[in-house]
Amino acid sequence: MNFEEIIANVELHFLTLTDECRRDLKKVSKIMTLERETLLVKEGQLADKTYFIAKGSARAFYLKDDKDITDWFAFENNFINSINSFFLHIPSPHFIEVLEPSILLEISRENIDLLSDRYQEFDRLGKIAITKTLLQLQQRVVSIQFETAQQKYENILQIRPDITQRVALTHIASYLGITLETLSRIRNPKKRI
Amino acid sequence: MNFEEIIANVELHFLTLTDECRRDLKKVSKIMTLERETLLVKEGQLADKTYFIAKGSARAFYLKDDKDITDWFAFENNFINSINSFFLHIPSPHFIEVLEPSILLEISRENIDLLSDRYQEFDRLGKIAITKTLLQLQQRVVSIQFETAQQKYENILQIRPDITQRVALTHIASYLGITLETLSRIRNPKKRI
DNA sequence: CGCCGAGTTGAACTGAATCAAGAAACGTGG
DNA sequence: CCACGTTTCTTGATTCAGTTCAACTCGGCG
Repeated sequence: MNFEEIIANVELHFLTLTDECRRDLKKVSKIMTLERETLLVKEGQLADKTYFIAKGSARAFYLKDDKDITDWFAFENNFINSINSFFLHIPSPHFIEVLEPSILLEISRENIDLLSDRYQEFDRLGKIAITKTLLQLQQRVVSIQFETAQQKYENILQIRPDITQRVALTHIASYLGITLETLSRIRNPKKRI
Repeated sequence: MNFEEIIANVELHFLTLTDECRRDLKKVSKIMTLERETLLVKEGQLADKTYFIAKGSARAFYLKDDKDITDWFAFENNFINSINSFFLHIPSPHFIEVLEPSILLEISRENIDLLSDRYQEFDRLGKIAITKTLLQLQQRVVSIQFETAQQKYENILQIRPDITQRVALTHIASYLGITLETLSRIRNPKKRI
């Protein structure tokens, strides 16, 4: 997968860029091909990069009392970064891990800022990405707060039917805010007598 | 409170505008002085306005099985709108209600879009507002998911110590995703024998 | 093979919900 | 300024969804 193909996907899912902007973007971004379980960001680092997932998937997670809690999944044609670190310029509370063999496009905040100043369209692209994430998070709050474990699971299946094939159940459980055991019971409902 | 004072607060909490942009903003925005319990948005409406709260407070809520669930609070120097309706151009699932006697600045999406096209700074202002909201929502997900009712309450008190003086406990409870009864017990811990 | 991590199953426990009264605070009109 | 009704909040008893802890199964891989 080359730069042009990847950018075509960015433009398809966000917005079209001018040739000039696209050319500058190419200069400052880097294609990465990664194994599963590669860590893109470690807790404590300044995570001033954003990644576009051209192929594969990744998750952001943190350790709470030594338990691994998944906070966010990202799949192909979406961006992922460590939002607190990226936007607030603080050490990352999150790890970011690639979940499958993946192809990513990496861009630094510095270059994002430069491109956003130079090209209003690029600034817009960022705004759209943030807005989409905001709306997803909003949905998630409602889901976490007022749905049963079962409904939350059905919900994520609806949004991403292939998730159970692509992501370990442990991660799905912690993302949903339920235990692995509960998730397992939901998936294998005991026969009532 | 006049337009200039309100805009000074917007600029203080978000970013400084050029005189030209400020002048155009004045032309298209409207100051509203409202009683408590005024509805700014009703469920089902196209809510294509955004409000800056110069003074007072408001909440977004929805009805789930006839129960009133508060989804978001906004206080002075913040924006509020019905995010789903505003960004996706769909009928609002939310109501928005003013909680205290308030002074608001109202701007339509149409004008926001016009100003965002004309002034990169104004576009940025929007991006900053969205980003701040995103980070707050992110915090909220963590809080809802892994804190006890007690911790959630202490949490909100830390962020907004005066909330219990300004907002009905019922609304705080539903915002935290707990029942009014549980909130009451947390606030009045029974003496252990 | 035999081990190891991932997932499953079982039983006991618990934090918060629900249901049901009651008390306080609030406001409005006599 | 008091009486009454309404809304808001408190308290108690019971129930339940989901957690916890512990043991077991299964599939892959060295």
